[in-house]
Amino acid sequence: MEDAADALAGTSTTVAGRIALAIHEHRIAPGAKLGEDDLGEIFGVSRTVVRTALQRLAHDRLVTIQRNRGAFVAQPGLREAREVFEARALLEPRTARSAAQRMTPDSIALLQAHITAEHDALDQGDPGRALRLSGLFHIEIARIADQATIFGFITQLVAQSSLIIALYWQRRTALCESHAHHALIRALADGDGDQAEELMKGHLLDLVSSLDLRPKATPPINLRDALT
Amino acid sequence: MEDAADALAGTSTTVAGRIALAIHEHRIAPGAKLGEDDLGEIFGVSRTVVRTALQRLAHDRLVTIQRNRGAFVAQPGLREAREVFEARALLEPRTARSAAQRMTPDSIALLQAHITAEHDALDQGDPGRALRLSGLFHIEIARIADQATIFGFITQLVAQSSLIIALYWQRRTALCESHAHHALIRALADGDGDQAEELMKGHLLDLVSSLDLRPKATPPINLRDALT
DNA sequence: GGCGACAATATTGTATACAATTTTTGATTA
DNA sequence: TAATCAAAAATTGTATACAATATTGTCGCC
Repeated sequence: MEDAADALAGTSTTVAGRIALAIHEHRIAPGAKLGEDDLGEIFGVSRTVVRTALQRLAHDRLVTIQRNRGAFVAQPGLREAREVFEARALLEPRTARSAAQRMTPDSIALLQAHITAEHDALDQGDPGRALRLSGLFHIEIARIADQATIFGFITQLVAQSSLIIALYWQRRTALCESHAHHALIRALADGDGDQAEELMKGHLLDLVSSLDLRPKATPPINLRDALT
Repeated sequence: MEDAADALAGTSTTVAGRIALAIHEHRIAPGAKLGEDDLGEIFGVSRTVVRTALQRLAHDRLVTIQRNRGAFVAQPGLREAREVFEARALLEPRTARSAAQRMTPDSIALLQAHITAEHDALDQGDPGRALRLSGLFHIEIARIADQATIFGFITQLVAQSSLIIALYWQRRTALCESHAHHALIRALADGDGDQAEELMKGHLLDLVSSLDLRPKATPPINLRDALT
């Protein structure tokens, strides 16, 4: 439906989708320069289409464009990080409730397949892929809820979360234990909207608490920001 | 801060902003073709910058781009119309509550100035401008709440609402009676978050009920869409 | 050796040219 | 007259060329 979601799904073949995929799987670090000529050469297209892709990604807050300086992988600050999860806390629990009322056997199977794929990725030692699939799980719930507008917002927020996790995850804690996702599936499959909403709310709180969002917790990546 | 908000404020001098302004003030009808050459000539720039602008507007759902066919002013359907207002109902009441806790004398003056300007526009027989300012009122509240992420979402939703109103407003009812906005200002100025949240919720319900969102209520505007 | 100005380089912003696709038009025929 | 098909026109998609701006390197001077 939307290319931003396709990027997280890994099914997008567009330039924007392929860049986004690399960002989501943490193969490009926040702050990295995204030169137009470089990308054009890598993908075998002209700067025109690269620019279009970068502008799309900038609108999704995955990329920052500075006039006459170029595009960089975004580095969400602490404030933005908190805001993203506050927005998720506002949107996703209610969306999970809606989804619970719209579950079909296919939907259940789809969500379970996602968890399985996430496990497989972890077993194969590909944490980047596992992380991406974990975000995709949230997006699929939003898709099931069948509200395109909110689905778009959640897609963007999950994508931003990927960057935030790259920057602020304290590796001491387990990220997105699949336990929470399993419990969510159960509530959704039962059509128990109340519990789904509650579980999602708790799950998002767990997610935030697995991050280190204390002031000045992150090493300065951008020299200018750090030294001026 | 964001260009989408600047467009509603009428302070944007970019191509995207000027097109958006015309859409918001209903000077371009939903479904209208936005040819790249035409726009380029009007604004005295090349197609390159026009394309950039159109892509930005497409991302904000103000414009629809069809591959190899061009850009058109969006025509949100009934479903999208409902979804936009459901999303607003989810985001704006909570945002009004946050704003109530952050009001300053300047903020109050700003909101009151908006209401005054809206009245003036109506007196001067410029309903398009009045409608735009009425939407801007909601955006200013979101700005006061000081959450950039949600602010961006609300900005987009208010902009889409402008199109929805153009398509589905049943002119029998008064739109956005300033009474509701006055009451909101009072609650916000008092720092009464509970009441601000409740007033905003009710205000949005009034807005929806002033629209005619019954199935097949709208005549087909685009012949091609209707007959193929 | 450090600092500042200026030149060289590299990169982005914009315009234009060409290719691909769609839409229109009009001639031809049943 | 209506339908069909092909050629022409118009429009968008992409690539390239040029202009503007920022960055980097170098030289001279203190």
